[in-house]
Amino acid sequence: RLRPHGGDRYRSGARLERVVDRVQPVLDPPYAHAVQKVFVDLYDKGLIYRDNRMVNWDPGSRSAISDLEVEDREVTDTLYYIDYPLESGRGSVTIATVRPETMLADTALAVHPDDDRYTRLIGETAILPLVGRRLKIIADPYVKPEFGTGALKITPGHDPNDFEIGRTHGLDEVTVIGEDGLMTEAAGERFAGLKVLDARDAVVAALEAEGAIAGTEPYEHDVPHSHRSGMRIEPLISLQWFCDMEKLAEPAIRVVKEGRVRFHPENPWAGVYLSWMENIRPWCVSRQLWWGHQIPVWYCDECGEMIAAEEEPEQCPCGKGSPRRDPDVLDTWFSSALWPFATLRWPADTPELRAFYPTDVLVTARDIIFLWVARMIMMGIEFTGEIPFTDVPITSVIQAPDGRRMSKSLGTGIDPLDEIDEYGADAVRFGLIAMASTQDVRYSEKRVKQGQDLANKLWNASRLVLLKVDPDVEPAPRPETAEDRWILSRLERATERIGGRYESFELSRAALDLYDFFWGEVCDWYLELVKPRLYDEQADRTALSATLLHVLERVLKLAHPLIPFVTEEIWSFLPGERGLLAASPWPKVDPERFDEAAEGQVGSVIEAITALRRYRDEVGAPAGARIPGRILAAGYEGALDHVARLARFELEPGSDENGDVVATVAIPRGSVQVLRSDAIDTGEAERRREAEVKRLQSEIARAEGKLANSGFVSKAPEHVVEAERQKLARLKAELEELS
RNA sequence: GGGCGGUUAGCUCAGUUGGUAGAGCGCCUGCCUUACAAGCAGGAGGUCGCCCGUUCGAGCCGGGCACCGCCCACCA
Repeated sequence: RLRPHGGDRYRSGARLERVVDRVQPVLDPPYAHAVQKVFVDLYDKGLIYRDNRMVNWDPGSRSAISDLEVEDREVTDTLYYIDYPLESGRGSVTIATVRPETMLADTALAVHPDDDRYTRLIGETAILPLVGRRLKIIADPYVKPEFGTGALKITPGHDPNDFEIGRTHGLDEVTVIGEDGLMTEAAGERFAGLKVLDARDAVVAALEAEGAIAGTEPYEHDVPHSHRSGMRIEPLISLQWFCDMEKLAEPAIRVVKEGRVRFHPENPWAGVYLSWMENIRPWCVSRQLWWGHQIPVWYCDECGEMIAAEEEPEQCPCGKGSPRRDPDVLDTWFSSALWPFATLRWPADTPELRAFYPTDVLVTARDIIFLWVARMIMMGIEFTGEIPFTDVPITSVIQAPDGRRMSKSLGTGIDPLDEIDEYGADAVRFGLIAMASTQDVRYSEKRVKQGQDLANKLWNASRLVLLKVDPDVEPAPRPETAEDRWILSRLERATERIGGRYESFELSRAALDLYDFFWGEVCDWYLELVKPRLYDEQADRTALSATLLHVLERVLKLAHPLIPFVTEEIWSFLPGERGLLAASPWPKVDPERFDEAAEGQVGSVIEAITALRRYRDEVGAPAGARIPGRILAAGYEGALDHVARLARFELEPGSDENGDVVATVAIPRGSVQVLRSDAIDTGEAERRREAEVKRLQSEIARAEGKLANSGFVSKAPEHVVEAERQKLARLKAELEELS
């Protein structure tokens, strides 16, 4: 029913000046070339190196993964207390561990240097049960005396902390668990080949047989798991490729501190980014997967040389071997980090690159700030010398309606296409934008419904305007009356406010501000106020038509980013040749149209109508009945018909003491006397009057109390005190009218 | 263990410099009023998590507490 401008493919409502598709960089040779160039350059700069280090080994994917791909899960393990006899034969040291199978790789015991219970043992040797290895007892401040027994077994091959301690103290690194998740030969023939958990049982059984288990207790703690496979991470020493991040991070920290790259909202995201960057650690970039950009490094079996090159070397410089390529691939985020420029065919100096790099805005969610955003900034600066983008709006995360994460496995996901089928693309877009604020929010189908209602309202309001307006008139602000000046003033204020919201990436505020202005001011008041003129076939409606079209045109522009399809469709019905709304310029605020007088005047009219309507309802007046009354207030000279028509009163100006006044309704700068008529239930009217008197009395008391407070009068700003005084005077006048 | 965010109307959420709380939905009442019943008019409903403090005045500022959530971190 609605034409998707730009073809089927752009149903999202995105308007793209130019489209560059880069779907799968692994399959895109120029992109792959960029990845290899970056790797080799970083290698040549000494920022990428190969090392035997402790990595997060994911037994599920059988690959190393980065720190960022690890998530902690709470697990209940058994904490085993194991006795390690001293070589001297004078007793034993008891340690606590949740992973007894790794004891086979122990190469030391450690205690805190200041722990009085153990200081005499430092430098002594203990004997590793089952294995018989001699373990030196070392002192290291890492050990927490209060945990367990205060003595720690050191397993540099299978624990990240122990690895660091081992490197510090120059300990042997024994590996008893292989990359296949099975115990290695080094574990001894009793255990070799067993799965880790089976090995644990076997080790515990063997220790029990030796009487070396001093006790057990259940122990709850967080254990790292693979984000990808969900399996428990096996920390292993492994030969991997690492990227040293500190040098890359330095300028990337600076550009955010200097405000050249801005996060929105700045709090807390700039801080989150900076604190991660300032504590950045080496990035393990190699993966033992078959899918990905293969690492551009070759090894020569003959001379042992390692060659990093963008092209495969025919022959090793040593002249003997034909080099063999490293089978590992790169972390997918390594290639993603190059996205802003590699998609544009960098390192070639293409027109695309010159035109679109750097770009302006990268919209994303917070979970990807480190994985992607930070790395794009670092790589962008390093390889192009420029920041890749200037603004990074961080969207809120939309949760399932019940507050859980949206996820496929939980079945809590919502398919936007289903929602679009039900409510329309504009509605889903508006709803998502309106519900997303600065914090995480639950998906609200009601907001989408609200978007649908708004799109519908836009359509209907446009219909009113377009069917009644003189079609030969050019849209232009041509005010004839107070309400014209009022809406034109309000229109400029809305333009300023909503434009500012877009500018500062407060899209949900933009959406709600637009909703309020269009529905609450344009539809509820302006269109209602101009109807008599609009329907008057005799009158010259040229100026009114111009103004109405101007208002409509502006509203469509303000709404277009939120509601692209319906606004574009309506736009096409506006008179004249005007091209696409999407391509039309954003409106400039015209401060000349600000009109305080008109805003005050029409504001009073609105208040008066609302007060009279409330009165009608409270006294149970039939909806169709016109109530006679007299208006005793200044400033309604040109608006009497408006008030009368929209409040359904029969109003005459001035005070006539003849006539039966049954009530007085306060309106700005005066009141309306309601005259006796069949429409009014006098009993209801009396009850209403009494309630109003009571309300006024309590408000007067409050205002008087405030003004009697010498602290308030002497210390509050003058205009606040003055406002309070005027309010009190007004309330007293209203009470006077009622009594 | 550090850091951050949340706690406001039955529900989902706003609330920009401190000046007696707002929206949408839901609910109640009345309306098919000539753009729109996917609508119009009106209404009810809140000790702004708790306690202290600063201030003439606190949902907004400071301190503490309680729950909920997130991030970072090498605690067996």
